[in-house]
Amino acid sequence: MSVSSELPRAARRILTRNDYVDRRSPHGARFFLGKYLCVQAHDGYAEGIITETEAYGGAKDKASHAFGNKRTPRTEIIYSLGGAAYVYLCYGVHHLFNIVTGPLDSPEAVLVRTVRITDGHELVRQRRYGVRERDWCNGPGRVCAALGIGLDHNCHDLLLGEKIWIEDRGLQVPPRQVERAPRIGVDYAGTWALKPWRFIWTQYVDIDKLPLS
DNA sequence: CTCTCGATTAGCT
DNA sequence: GCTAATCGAGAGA
Repeated sequence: MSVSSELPRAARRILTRNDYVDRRSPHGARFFLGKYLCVQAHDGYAEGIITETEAYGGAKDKASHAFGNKRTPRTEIIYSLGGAAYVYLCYGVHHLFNIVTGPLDSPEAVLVRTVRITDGHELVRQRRYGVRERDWCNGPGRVCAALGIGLDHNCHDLLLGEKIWIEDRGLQVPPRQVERAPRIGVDYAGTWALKPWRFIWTQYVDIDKLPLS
């Protein structure tokens, strides 16, 4: 049985402006655990539960692309009002998806690191051909590969409910199931790399523990 | 214009 | 554990 079928229809709600603006870094990143990331791409639709996030934010955060309030064509979207998508190409190979949060001119974003697919399995199976299901979306590059997120989603408005958006379907994340850990791949950030700004829904991040499907 | 490097991953040894 | 892949942003000449 799928989670969506267990929930009443009324519980489905596309996140609105304040859901994004009020999520200040770093703790706001926790809010997105248990939310549904929905993506309509050229080749079809797929969605999944967000189970791991990382906070990036504040001009002081040396790991952030907006460190020192640096404004460039690429980073400008991070300064916009919360509720936009920030997608960029990393290592020339992988797309990484971020949720822009916080008020205008406050450069905060949440990187989505892991997702559990809840719809669009056949499409994702094609996109991730040859990869076992447990490795479909555990990693920010894999999340984008599985859901079909690309540069065409960059700067997209998450409030529109088209192409890419996030839904709250009433799924509750028990506080005791949330672990915090240092962010990955940001050793260059010195002491900022040590901050526990990664949020993991432990019961769901490991597919073997999932009650779903 | 040239050069460097990266919020990663897959495929090896 | 090691590293190639692959390309655009950003910095500097």
